[in-house]
Amino acid sequence: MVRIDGRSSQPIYEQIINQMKQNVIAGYLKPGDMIPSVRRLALDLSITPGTVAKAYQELERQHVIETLRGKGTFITAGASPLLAEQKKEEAVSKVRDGVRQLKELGVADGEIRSLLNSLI
Amino acid sequence: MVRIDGRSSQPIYEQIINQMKQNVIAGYLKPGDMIPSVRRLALDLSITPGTVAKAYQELERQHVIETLRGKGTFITAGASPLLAEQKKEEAVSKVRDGVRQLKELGVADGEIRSLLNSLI
Amino acid sequence: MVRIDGRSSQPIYEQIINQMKQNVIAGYLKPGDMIPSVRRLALDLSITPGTVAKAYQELERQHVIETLRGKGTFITAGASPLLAEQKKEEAVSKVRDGVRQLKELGVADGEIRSLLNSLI
Amino acid sequence: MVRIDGRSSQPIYEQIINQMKQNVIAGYLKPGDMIPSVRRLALDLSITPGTVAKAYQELERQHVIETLRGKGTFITAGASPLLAEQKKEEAVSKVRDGVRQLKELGVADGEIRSLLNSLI
DNA sequence: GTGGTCTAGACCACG
DNA sequence: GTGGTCTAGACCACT
Repeated sequence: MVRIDGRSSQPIYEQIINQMKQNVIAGYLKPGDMIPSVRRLALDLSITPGTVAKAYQELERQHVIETLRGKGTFITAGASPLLAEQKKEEAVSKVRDGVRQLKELGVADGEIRSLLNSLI
Repeated sequence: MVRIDGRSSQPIYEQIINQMKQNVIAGYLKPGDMIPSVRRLALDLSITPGTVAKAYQELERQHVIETLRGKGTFITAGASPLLAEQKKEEAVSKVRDGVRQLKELGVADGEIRSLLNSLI
Repeated sequence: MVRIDGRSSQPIYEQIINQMKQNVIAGYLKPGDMIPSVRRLALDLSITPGTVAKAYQELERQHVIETLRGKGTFITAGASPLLAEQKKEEAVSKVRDGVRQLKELGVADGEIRSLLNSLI
Repeated sequence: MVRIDGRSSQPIYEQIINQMKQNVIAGYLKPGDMIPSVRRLALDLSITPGTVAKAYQELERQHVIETLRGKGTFITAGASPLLAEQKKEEAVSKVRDGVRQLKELGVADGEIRSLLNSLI
């Protein structure tokens, strides 16, 4: 469900955050589902519980998960549409940004147009 | 010619690298032009010379500038087309990446198409 | 009679304590009334008996309820006025505290006065 | 500037957060001021740097401080009015809450009124 | 020097 | 069992 790339420069806790979100968006995790406990995931990934805890706390701050004391940690009700919307915003900015850069570089509109058409 | 944002999470030396490249692509700096000495630029930006030196080393490694001992540091002959090509590649990947993400999120082709059309 | 919010950061046993007291103050529970057994309430709330027991122990320690072995658990004779007085003290401190903070923040007496008047 | 109460049940990092904010509100810390480094404050308070770091990260997330990489950590420009407004909101809710509780307890309006008047 | 990240433990309250 | 907090170190990139 979560896989860590130890060679990545991206902090482990960020990798966990992103992959958890991805799992929700992809539908592998649904609202109400329980996710592995801090200790369990730490064991699975061979990392320390503190790192997992940091990821979980950030996910909770972003209302993606919620913890029920003593019971475990769960995907929140609104997580799925929330994340999908965020990811879409991200992707749109990326495209917008790329096109803006191409224009700044003086690439002809015709070339940009054919690039875009080839991608749809 | 170069402006630093101390609040940005992007390292200062990277900001220098990118802005130098941008200056070349935009034509503000042409092959053969001399750029400020490490100490001069450090003074202008109120940062330590080490940070500027790190940026210059990386630019030299990428064959964007070259140092002639005792004379100064200069934009290399081939810098301009080289950088333009690199930046274009970057921008194209960005667009490609964004579109790929939108598709993965299940955004309808029609919506993607109208987004792209609105950007050209 | 008692409703638990599993999402609250307030421990469940504290929620039980407060709601029991509230029920007494509001008159829903009167001195001499029997309250549900530990097991019964635990079943109703879908929580473990230990949590209910912890709440009952604390309520007993505060002389709000008393257990008659073999008969059940009951609201004590003096519970009602005792709790009303405690809650009133709490509320008064809250107001006093808030006003003190507003003064410390330099809020004008006039503004404080109009705030208070709007609340009566 | 910051004093820790080891006997308090409030987490140390929260104590640091609150006292830093208080220092800003009180004017002991002004926008642009540098605050002690993570290691320095940890030494002063005889706690571990991790605990200080956690407090600083939360303060940064709340836009009270900002870090300039390699240089240190500073009070942000807008911190002072931001915090004053937050604290005022807090105090007002406290008063409102207390008054609401008094009414729920059936305290006579006249008594509430004289309490409030005694506080102004 | 600075903060950011991580490890490998520990103790606590809660359920 | 759960997560929250803390300790006492370490390494890293950046300045």
